[in-house]
Parts: sequence; C-alpha cells; structure tokens
Amino acid sequence: MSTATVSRALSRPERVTEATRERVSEAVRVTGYTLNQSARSLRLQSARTILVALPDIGNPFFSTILDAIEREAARRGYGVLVANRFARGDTDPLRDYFLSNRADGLLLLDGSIDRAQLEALTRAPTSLPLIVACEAIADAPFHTVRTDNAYAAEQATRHLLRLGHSRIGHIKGPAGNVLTAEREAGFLAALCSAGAEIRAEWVLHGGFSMDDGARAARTMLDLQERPTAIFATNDEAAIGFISEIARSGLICPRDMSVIGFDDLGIAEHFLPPLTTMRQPREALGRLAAEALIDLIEGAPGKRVPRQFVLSSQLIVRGSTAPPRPR
Amino acid sequence: MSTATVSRALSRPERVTEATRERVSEAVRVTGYTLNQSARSLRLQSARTILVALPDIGNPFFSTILDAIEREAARRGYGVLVANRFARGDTDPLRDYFLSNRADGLLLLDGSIDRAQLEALTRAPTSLPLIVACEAIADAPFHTVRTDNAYAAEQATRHLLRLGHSRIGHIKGPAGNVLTAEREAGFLAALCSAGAEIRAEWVLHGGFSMDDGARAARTMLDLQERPTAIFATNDEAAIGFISEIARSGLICPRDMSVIGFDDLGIAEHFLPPLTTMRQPREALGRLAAEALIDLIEGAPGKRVPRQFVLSSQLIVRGSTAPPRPR
DNA sequence: TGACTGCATGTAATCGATTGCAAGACGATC
DNA sequence: GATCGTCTTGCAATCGATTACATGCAGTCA
Repeated sequence: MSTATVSRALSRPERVTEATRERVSEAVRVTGYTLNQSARSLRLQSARTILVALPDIGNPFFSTILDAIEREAARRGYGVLVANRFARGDTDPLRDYFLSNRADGLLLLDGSIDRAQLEALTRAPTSLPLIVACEAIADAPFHTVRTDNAYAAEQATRHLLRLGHSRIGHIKGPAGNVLTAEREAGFLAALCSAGAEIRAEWVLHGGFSMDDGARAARTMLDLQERPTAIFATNDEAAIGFISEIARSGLICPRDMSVIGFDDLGIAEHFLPPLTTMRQPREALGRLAAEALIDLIEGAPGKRVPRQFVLSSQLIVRGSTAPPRPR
Repeated sequence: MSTATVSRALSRPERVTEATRERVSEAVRVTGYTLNQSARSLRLQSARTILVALPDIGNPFFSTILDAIEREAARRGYGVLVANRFARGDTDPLRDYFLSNRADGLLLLDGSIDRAQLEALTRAPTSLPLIVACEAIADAPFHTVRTDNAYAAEQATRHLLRLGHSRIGHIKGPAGNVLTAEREAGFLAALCSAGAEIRAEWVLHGGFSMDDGARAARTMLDLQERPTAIFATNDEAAIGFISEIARSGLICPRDMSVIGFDDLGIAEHFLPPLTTMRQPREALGRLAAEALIDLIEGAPGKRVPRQFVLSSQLIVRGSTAPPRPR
C-alpha cells in the first residue's frame, strides 16, 4: 500500500474503500504511527498554530483570557504557542526570525510593544495575520478586540459621584501602557463633567500589581488631605490599596470607598467584596481567537482592519459606600 | 549562491567567509526572509517545542508555574505549546495523533489523567519524553517534580495545634485528585500523632476554587458543634471559606483560624493576610522545564525515572491565632 | 612546475505528508 | 465484445532546510 493511500485513508476516509480504511486503522494501531506535523505543515504551508504574546501569563487577568483563547483555538483545531513578557524581552531580529512560520498568526495582548515594529510585521510580503487585543490603541491600523476603557472608567467614577463622593482619587496604571492613559482620561472626564474637584496629588502613580496598589496607599496616607474614594486602575491595585490602608486602621468602605476594574475571581470573595467594572474576559479571548483564525483562513482580500469594542459592566459590591459624614 | 551556503551562513557563520556572511545578511534584510520552522523541524526531527498540559490555565497557581516554565524554555530556545483542561476533554486517539511530533516532549501538570494512558505514551516505540509535575503520584514510574504534600499538610496542621487548637477541620480538594488524598493524609497524621479529636463531619468536601471553599463554609455553619480552626486544601478554598463565614458574622481569626496552601499572590494582601504553606511555584516550573529539556536532549540511556521533591514552607500571617477562650 | 593542504562553496539526497495526474479495476450499457 | 464511466490506488513532484560528500580554488613547499 502506498503512502498516498494511507494519507487519504486518514484525512478523507470517504475516498477509500471500507477494506483499505480498516487495514490502515489496524496498521496505525499496531505500529503506533503518529502523523508528523512538521511534514504536514511544510507541505500545507500552515502550522495550524497561533502565537499568543502576553505581558504576564502569571496575572489572572491574562490567564483567563488565554483560557478562552485556547478553548476557541482548540475548537477550530489550532494549537496555541505562548510567548510571555513579549515586549519586555530582547525583541532582536533573530527572535522574530526563528518564530516565523511556526505559527500562522499572532494574537498580541501586550500594549507595550513598539508600534512601528508592529506595522512592519503586518506589511507585505510577510503580511502576518495579527490581532491586537485588550491593550490596543484605539486608532491603530490593526484588527483589534478591546473594551471601551475610557467609557468604563467614566462609569466607575460616576458610580462614586452618585454615592455622594466629591473628593475622588485615582491609582494609575503603569507608565507607558495604553490602558493607563485611557482609564485616566475617563476618570478625569467624569470629574470634569460633574464639576468635581481634581487634585493632582490624588492622582497616584501605580501599576497593575497588588504591590503597586500598596505603594500608592502609602503615598496617599502621607497626604494632609485625603480623598474619600478611589478609582483604581484594576482590581489588583484596588486590593493592594485596601489591604495596605487597613494596616493603618483605615477600613474600606467605612473610611474610604474603592472601586476596581476587571472583576477578577477574587473580587467577589475579597473582604470587603470589591465593587468593580467587569470586563468580559472570556468574550474578549474568544472573539480575538475567532477573529484571528478567520483572518488566517479567510481570503487575503478580506483584510480590512476591523475593530471590535466590547463594553464593561458595573458590578456593585461592598467596597463602595456613601462618604462618612464628618 | 546555493541554499546550502545560506543555511551555513545563518546557522554556523564561522564556516563561511566574511563577504558571504554579509551578502546573506543583506539579502535577508532586503527580502524579509524568515526561516521555515516546519522544514527545519522535519529535517532535524525536532520541533524545539514542548507541550504543557494543565487542568486550568486560568488558575493563578498554574499560571505562575507556566510562567516559570515558559521562561526556562525560552532560555533554552524552546517554544511552549499549551493544552488546557487536558484530562477533562475527549482524549480521543485523534487528539493524541495530531498532537504528536508537534512537540518534543510533554510536561504534564494535570494529576487527573488516567495512569494507564500515561504509561502507554511513554512506552516504546514512541517513547515520548514526559515529566509529571505538581500533581504527581508519588510512586509512579515517571520522572516527577513535585512537593511533599503530605508532609506539608502535616506541618500546616501542626501549626494550628501549636497555637492551641484541638478542634480542627479540613476542607478537602476535589475527589479523585492526587493532592486531595495526600493533603488529607498529612492532616490526619498530624491530628493522630497529637492525639487530637478527629471528627468525620469536620472533614468537609471541597475543591480548589473559592466557590468550593464557600460551599464548605455553608456546610460547616450548619453544624451543631464547629471546629475552631480549619486547614484548607489550598488558598482559594481558604479565601472562599473566610469570605463566606464573614457573611454570617464570623470573623477570621477571631472566631476561627484558617490556614491555606500554595501562597498565591493574593494571600499576602487578603484581609486577614492568609497564613499558608508556600509552594515554590517558580522553582517547580523551572525544574520541570529543565528536566524535560534535559530528557529531550539527553541520551536515551539516561532515562531512568528521577523524582524531584521540593519542600514547602510555613508562612505565618494573620489568619491564624490561638483559639478564643470560651 | 607539480603535488598537497586547507578552506569555501556547490550538488544532491533526505526528512514525511499531500495531491494532481495516470493507470487499473470493475460494472453497465449498447 | 467494445466502449464508457466511475471508483480506487499508485506514481512522483513538492514544500524548505540541512548536511555528507564532492569540487574547486588559492597558497605552500619541494
């Protein structure tokens, strides 16, 4: 029997006779034959694999999205290759060079990468299928899947305003990140349109980790006058903040309201349960994977940059309350 | 210039003249040439990729380990392919079939997989390099990297005993998981050797999620007589438990001490800060990746199953205290 | 000048699966 | 019995990088 027949028996069983099909199955079982994916990829010019580049797999925010991506990819028969700390590392040409042709497309979750470098990737002749998700620049000429961060930040701040707060602070994200700017803008917009006081010293440098939140808390504790509520750039910063002020005897929400962003799993179970803006992480991951695979499999003509924008949802829990009367 | 020369210029620059090297670099730059990894893999019979199979990427415990694995793999020039919910899914032959030859080895973090199935994988002629990490069976004939769970569980329980508790409960992990049994055994061993009371109703069915911990809390709240301290199978269960009893007005550690397991990032920032057994997650991931790549690159003769056992460390924080005098 | 050494480069086979085309088998129809 | 169509199978080229071996060239020394 020729290898051609075996190949057909495995990939398109209806093209061979019942008898041949069974002989092949039997031989596969006996010899423990496994298909060589490299050879298949080489011949078909497609690895059926996508590369997901993230800033931090260890962060539950990203790992949930990765979960959804992996599920969708598996459903469509694609493998998932991960590259962690994508933008941090030495993005030397060699790295790109060796990465190429191993994956059919790139799903970028890391907003810190240099934009020019990105545009180079998508340019012909390589023309790598690319989706930028989560940390995407709003007006960039790429396919993007993201949430409307500025609007969601505005909503979060409005929630605090509605509760009666007028002295509101913000813990910012890391410098240079796309999201930092958008969320800060939304925060300021809400304060502005409500005519509330904006104090520069209440806009604290922060980051996306709990330690960043704790650091911001220490900065704030040193202030003469403190805000009565805080909009934190994400849940982790919010938690770090709440935890740190607790050491000084300040209790959330009695002494200070805090709202986060993301709705991580911990938010619901934290003490106090965290009020937050829920980002549809599963949907983000699923859509991003879907869009990337469509792009890979679709006709090259279809490649007009499309932008998906999902919306976030206010989840009110116990970490926000009306300000304490003085 | 022949392709052979180009290949040499890129892989072993010292084998060609300075002039040739430069002409090749120039051509690479101009044409945007990228190496075809499939062809390379096919020729060299090695994909320089490992497959990491996990039960749940979204879980911060695993995602931190994955982080360490990815880092070590990248350092040694390997890509990382992830398969989530490995044991859950339909492990039909086709899946294994198409997975094969895409990766040079398997790093299994999922203890729920069928053991017979595993042994089949490692048998000749395929003889897939395999490391079982974290959720490994102690006496299994595989290379393993794990922590001594039973001993660590004993230590955790001893901590509660030392504080003066004698009425101690346990939230178990999911049924069927290797770790569940080991941690329960350590718990019982500690109680036994201390001569403390063991009550079946204080050993609660649980799981690894916060919701599982919350469920266990509800079961416990219904009991006539309650323990004064709880050893939870992991930090998430501990947090879910503490959060849930708080709704009924029970405060940790005043009314009940709780110790967790893992030392997730949140443990330090939770309120109260969580006492826990720290598992060396980075070291686990790094060692596992190291061992797997050694196995892949090493001589086939070297394949005597080796077992790495790391130890956990008691981290005392605020969620455990002496029992309240009655 | 001829033989030899050492180095750079070219030639061609190889890895394993896929697939267009050709050939063969078989039955149906006239 | 010849012709045709249909269905199954085999042949052989192909994907792109690697590498053993062959070739060719320059320099050295007797």
